[in-house]
Amino acid sequence: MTATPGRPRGESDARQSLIVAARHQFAQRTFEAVSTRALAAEAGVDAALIRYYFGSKAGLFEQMLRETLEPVLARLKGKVPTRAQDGFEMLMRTYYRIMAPNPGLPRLIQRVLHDDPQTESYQILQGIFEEILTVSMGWLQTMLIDAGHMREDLDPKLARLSFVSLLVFPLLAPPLMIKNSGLSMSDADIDRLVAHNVDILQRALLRQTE
Amino acid sequence: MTATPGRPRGESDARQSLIVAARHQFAQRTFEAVSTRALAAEAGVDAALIRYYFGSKAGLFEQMLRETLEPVLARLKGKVPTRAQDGFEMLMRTYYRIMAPNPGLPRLIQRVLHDDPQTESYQILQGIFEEILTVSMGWLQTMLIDAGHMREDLDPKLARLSFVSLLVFPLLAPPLMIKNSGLSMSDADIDRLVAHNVDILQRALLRQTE
DNA sequence: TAGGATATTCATCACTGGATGAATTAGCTT
DNA sequence: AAGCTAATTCATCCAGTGATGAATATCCTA
Repeated sequence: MTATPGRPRGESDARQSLIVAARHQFAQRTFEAVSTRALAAEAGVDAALIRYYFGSKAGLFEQMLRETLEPVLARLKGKVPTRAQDGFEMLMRTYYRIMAPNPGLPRLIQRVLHDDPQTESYQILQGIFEEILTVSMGWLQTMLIDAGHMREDLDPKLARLSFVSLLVFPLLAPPLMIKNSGLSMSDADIDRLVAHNVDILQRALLRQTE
Repeated sequence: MTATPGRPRGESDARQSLIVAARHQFAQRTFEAVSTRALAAEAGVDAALIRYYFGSKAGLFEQMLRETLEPVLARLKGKVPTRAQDGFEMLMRTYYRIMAPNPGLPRLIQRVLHDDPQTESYQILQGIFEEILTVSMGWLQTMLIDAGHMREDLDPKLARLSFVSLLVFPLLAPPLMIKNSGLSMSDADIDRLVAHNVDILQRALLRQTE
């Protein structure tokens, strides 16, 4: 705030503070709705540093996206389930656990991917996102379809869409609607939701073998 | 554009043009991201008319919301299904048919309901939206639960959430993901989606009686 | 036909937002 | 030490934004 100009002593975390503030604010409001001044204020830093470190507001946004999503992708890649039921459950659990630290991330992704594909942020996100999709869908493919556990009369693509719908919608839905479903986002409620979804998916997508 | 000041001859549709432009633009971009000048330009009208007819940009937004949502609610109220399967299908069909004319509406609703509940637009939407929810959920309640067709071991609230997830997510998801599911929004694809969802829900939520 | 009500454009104001160059201070190298 | 580079703040610029009052033209009623 009332810091004097000039380089401060010792190590500084201005750059990281900006990333954190950006992650926080862009998770809740649109790119246009967030001002550089607000970002700088939350980071406790002068707005001109945005230009210094990232070139522009858009640059900060993009860098934040990169640094937020890459760990997500890395964590996803480290998992390989075995049986079909485990697959549903593990994929969902992993997903919710990854999203827990930044609750706005799904909506942020949704917003960016609804934007103009020419945008640089779209392109960045698309790259990472398609990899995430590929990994997740590959999982389902191996476990369910190749292993012959899925009902043959279903369109695999629609089945995947159903999976994703049940998984993601609760994170995208407005709070009003979530409250209406008796859910909070506590660990216990996440467990209930996962169990419910797994149950639904087993009955609806898998061959009933017993 | 280059129209002269003063009242034009004959009937005018300036007000309606503004509503239409607002519906169009607010469906795609945020409230903050849409400028009054852009709205006026699309409507082919001077921006000062926004003040004249609606008091402010927010006023236009709210009025547009009202005039868009009230017919939706009216149409929903006119339907009463009988059997459970018909209920799933009719509710979904009705919903998709209502949304078809304005494809951005679900996301618009999502955005508003994620905003600060103090906002006037939130309050407007909340009123109408809760009524829509009540009607739809009442439907499910009567047809499924009271009639004893639903599995008793399910939490009804989670079951409703599943229903809504399958219904709404495809309309909220980014185009990239929809394409990935092999869907367009053609009538034929809507039919496929509805049939698939009904199948899923029947297997997952209903008692298997035969 | 006179005069008020209605519907429209125009010019402008105050404000906000992003960008930018200059000034300032600290660290590092030789 | 001297001087170059890195990291900050500050003051300001300019474009765009919502709002607003005044001017203008048409419609309607008495």
